[in-house]
Parts: sequence; C-alpha cells; structure tokens
Amino acid sequence: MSKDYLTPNEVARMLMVSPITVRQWASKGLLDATTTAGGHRRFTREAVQQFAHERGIRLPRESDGNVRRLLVVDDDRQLNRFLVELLHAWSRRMGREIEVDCAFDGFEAGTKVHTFDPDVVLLDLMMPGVDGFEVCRQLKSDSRTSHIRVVAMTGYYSPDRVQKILAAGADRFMRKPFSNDEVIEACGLATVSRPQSMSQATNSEVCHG
Amino acid sequence: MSKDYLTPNEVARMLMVSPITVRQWASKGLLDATTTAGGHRRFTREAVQQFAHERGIRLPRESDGNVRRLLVVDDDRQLNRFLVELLHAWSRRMGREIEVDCAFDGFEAGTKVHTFDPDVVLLDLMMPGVDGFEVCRQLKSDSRTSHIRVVAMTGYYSPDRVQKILAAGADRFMRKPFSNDEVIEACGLATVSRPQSMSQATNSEVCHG
DNA sequence: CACCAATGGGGTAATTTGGGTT
DNA sequence: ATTGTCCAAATTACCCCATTGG
Repeated sequence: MSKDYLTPNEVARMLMVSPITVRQWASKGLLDATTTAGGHRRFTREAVQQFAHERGIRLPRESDGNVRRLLVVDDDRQLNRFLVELLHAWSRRMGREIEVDCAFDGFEAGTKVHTFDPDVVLLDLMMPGVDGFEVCRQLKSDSRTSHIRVVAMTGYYSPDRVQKILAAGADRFMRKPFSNDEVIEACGLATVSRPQSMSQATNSEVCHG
Repeated sequence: MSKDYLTPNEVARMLMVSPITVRQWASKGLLDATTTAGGHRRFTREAVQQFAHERGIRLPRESDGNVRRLLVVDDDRQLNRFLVELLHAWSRRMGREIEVDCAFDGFEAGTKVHTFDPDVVLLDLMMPGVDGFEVCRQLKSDSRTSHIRVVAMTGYYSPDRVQKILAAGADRFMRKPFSNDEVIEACGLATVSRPQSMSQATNSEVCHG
C-alpha cells in the first residue's frame, strides 16, 4: 500500500534531481502526473517507480525485499518490549534470522533509522510530542528512507484518520488491540518465500491497546 | 535543507580531484553511482565515504577541528530561521564557509544528526515532546555522535537546571534571550584561526526568548 | 475571511554533465 | 593516473506570481 500523492519536491528527492527537473519531465509527458485545480502537479508512487524502472534508475537503498531488520518505535516500554519479544519468538519459531531494535522517543527513532537501517518501522502514532504523520511523511520523502515499510499503530480509530495515515505514507495500519498474526502480516513477514500455511503455528493472543 | 545525494562536482570537491576524474572512477565502477533519467550521475555520501576509506583518503571535513556544519534544532520556526540567518550572515561577513541546516522536531533532529553530520547542534530544550536532556545523553553516549558540540538553549533558568544540562552532556548553555555574539561564541566559531579583532562587525542585537 | 510560510508553475538564462578525444 | 577542451544535452538558477495548507 502506498501514499496516494507525491509532491514535486518529494519526487525530486526520490529521483535525486531538483524540483525544476521534475517539472520539465512532467511537462514533457515523460513522467505521468495529474494536476490540482490550481495547476500544481501531483504524482503517484507507482508512476515514479515505473519511470525509474523504465530508465534503469536504481533508487538509493533498494533492498531485496526480504525483511531483516525491524525497528519498534513506542514510548510505552511494556508494549514496545512485547512487540520485540513477539518478533523474536516468531523468528525462532520460523527459523528466519531477523534483528529487532527499539526506540522510545522521536529523536532515538530518527537516529536509529540511520544507524540500525531497518526494513520495517513499527510506529506508534500516539506518542506524546511525536507527530506520527510527520514522521511518516519525512521517512517517505527522503530517498534514503523511503523504502522502509512503515506500520502505523494506534488505538484511536476513525476512517478519516486511517485516510490521513495512509496519505502520510504509512504502508500498513494496525488498530489496537491487534493479534500476533496481524503484526507479522503487517510487517511483511508472513508472505515472503513461504507459501505454505502456518496458521496453527502462530497463536492469536491479543495485546492491550 | 540538506540534499540526500551528491553531484559529480560536489564529489570532485570532496575528493579534491577534477569532475572528469570522478567521471572515470564512476564509469569504471570504482565509485558507486546511480544515474538520473537524463544520464547524469548521482552519488550517495556513503558511497563516497566508502570509496575514500578504501583508499585511505582523508576527507577534508574530518581533517581539522574547525566548525563547518551546524544544525539548529528548534520547533519555533521563527527563532529557528533567525538562528540560521544569523549564522549565514556571520559566515558571509567573516568569509568562513559553513553549512547550516535546521530541524523542527525530535525525529528530524535524529535523522539529520546522521544525514547532515553536523559539528555543532544548537538544541532548544523547551520543545514540546522532546526531552532535551535525553537528547544530550543519547548524543554523547554514541561514539558516532559524541564528538558533536551541543549548545543547549532555554528560557527557563535555574542553577539546578544548568547543572542538569551540563551533566547530560551539553557543551554550552545559552539562556534566552541571547545576543548574536553569544551564539557565535557558544558554537565555537569565535576563537578559531581568526586572531583579528572584528568587534565592530558583530552587532549586539538581542533576539526574543 | 485574512494571514502566512512553504511550495509550485512558466519562462529564460546560466551552469553542469557525459562522451569522445587529447 | 589525472586533466583539458569541445559540443550537445541535461540539469539547475533566477524571477515573479499563484497555489497550497494550516
């Protein structure tokens, strides 16, 4: 799942070019774009990826698609620890080698995004003083981190909110409380090189919200 | 704002060679590069650093203790901008080449500590949801960032508080409001390889707190 | 509605880049 | 091994004003 719109600035960073160049490409029809009522261009993630793929452009930090490192961002130390252990337990059970790290505040999250280089970030949206939407947006608009799968977690739910979260760039949305299976699936761990069904192997305990 | 890619010219300056040479290295695959849609090469900082490291080349920025890059961390956009412009104006006046970048929240600060690689961080301690003491501690306890000079800024003052800030690892403390000279001094810009007196060149306006 | 900073568009001019070759 | 020069093409800077989004 992707965010529905990218601005010229965001596209420019992704393609390692100035916004002006993006404008030229768009006006020449090389890069598919729609326009707002006021004439500003908006791009889809798919269009950009297709554009890049057609020209053999390798977007920075492109991984092989397999999840190896996950970063849990949550100020609630208990829930944070729970998620870390859930993931560790799963990896032991499935024989998949993954690394899990955690961050308890926005600054730590920001540093670990670069020092730990995660494939997935599990992001609590309800952290005091941390605007989860803004974090999503920043992650997705920097070509060094835009490949990271963002799993947004929150207890507060409304269709509007989900819309906003996905628009900010989150790849998945999890409403608390969630089951273990949901976490695994949202992290993209369930469907990788493992077509066999393992439903009985993963339990369905529910964690608090 | 800092870019997340480098052009051939920029790499050439970093490695102290001509752009043509960079081109050769890239076309021979010695220096990792991607291309834009139009065929121009783009490089990541990491690639250049790796290239330099493999050949024992010391990048100019790490060669001396002079302040070159400063990161302003403050959610108050006006004060943030004021500081950035103050530093820019000073650099123009003194003919010192420095780069200044800014962050408006904890997460952005965390990422830019690594992507911008600053020599100095000016840190507002009163940001909502960001524990400045904790940020100091984290910066100073990681060997990758412990060399960064931390200038803590706050309007609330008490001896106790100063004690806490310095204990957390801050190198300097600035109480708002502060004068331009104070900022320059706190950033370690005043005393470097410039024995000439410029006292009349630096004004003493006071910015708000 | 007015306000404001940030962003985007169109156009033209200036700069940078890749490639072949020296 | 590195750099200079030439050219066409790609990219960017700059100006001025409109749009966006809070």
